[in-house]
Amino acid sequence: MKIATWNVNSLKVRLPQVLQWLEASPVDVLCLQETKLTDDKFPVAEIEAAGYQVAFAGQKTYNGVAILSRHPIADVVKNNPLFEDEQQRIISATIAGMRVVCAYVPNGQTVGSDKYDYKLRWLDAFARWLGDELEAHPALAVLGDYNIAPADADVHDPVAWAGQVLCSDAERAAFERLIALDLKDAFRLFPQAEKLYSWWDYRQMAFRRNMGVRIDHILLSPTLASRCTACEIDKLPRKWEQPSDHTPVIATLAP
DNA sequence: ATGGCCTCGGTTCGAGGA
Repeated sequence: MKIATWNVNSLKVRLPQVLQWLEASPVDVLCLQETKLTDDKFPVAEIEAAGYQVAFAGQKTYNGVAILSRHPIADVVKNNPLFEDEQQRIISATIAGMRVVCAYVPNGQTVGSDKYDYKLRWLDAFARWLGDELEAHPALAVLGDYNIAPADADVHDPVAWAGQVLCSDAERAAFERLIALDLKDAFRLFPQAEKLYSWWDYRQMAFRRNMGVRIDHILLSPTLASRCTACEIDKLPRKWEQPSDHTPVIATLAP
């Protein structure tokens, strides 16, 4: 069983890449963020033709999340019931005995801004809700764009990024609060090479220079963490024409 | 160098992303 997350930065633009990637990497579950599509425009037929069921929660222009699955999708819930939010950032469902949460955490723009405050309030409610979800679903996987680099090892230039959005103490504390729920960062369950990232700015030839940050994560409950045998970042789609600025993260789970 | 790029909406620029 392979589960993956990918911020596609517009599914309208990136659908060909998503289909191409799934053909080469036929994961069981793929969580997408920043689909940027209203639900009436979601490419259901193309995704079903590729062998995937789909659940989605979208809006115009911004945000939007989806779960693609080769296995039946049940009990779909949109958003966090503990947090009133017009922005479509969370969708969850039960797949193959596992509760899957797909999340697009707010970016926060700059430390101290209104958007940063919204990010911290959003994360506070997210942690409270995930605590409930863990009690209800021992096999819980939380995949998505967290917009947080948990540690300096996840940042190409920790000095330049120190205290900046994605790296600030309050954001890292919010991430640690999720970890304190007993969720495991699947990527850090295994020895990894240094300087592996999931996002690179479109500017400055950042990808070619590997000026990246690791902000896309797969968090696993203890039950799933004990089944996890690998977690990797697939840089390949970032090398394609007209790429998303994020690239997929994949976790492998034993039966 | 308060930059640089990409997407969207909607028009040829501004907002938002990270």
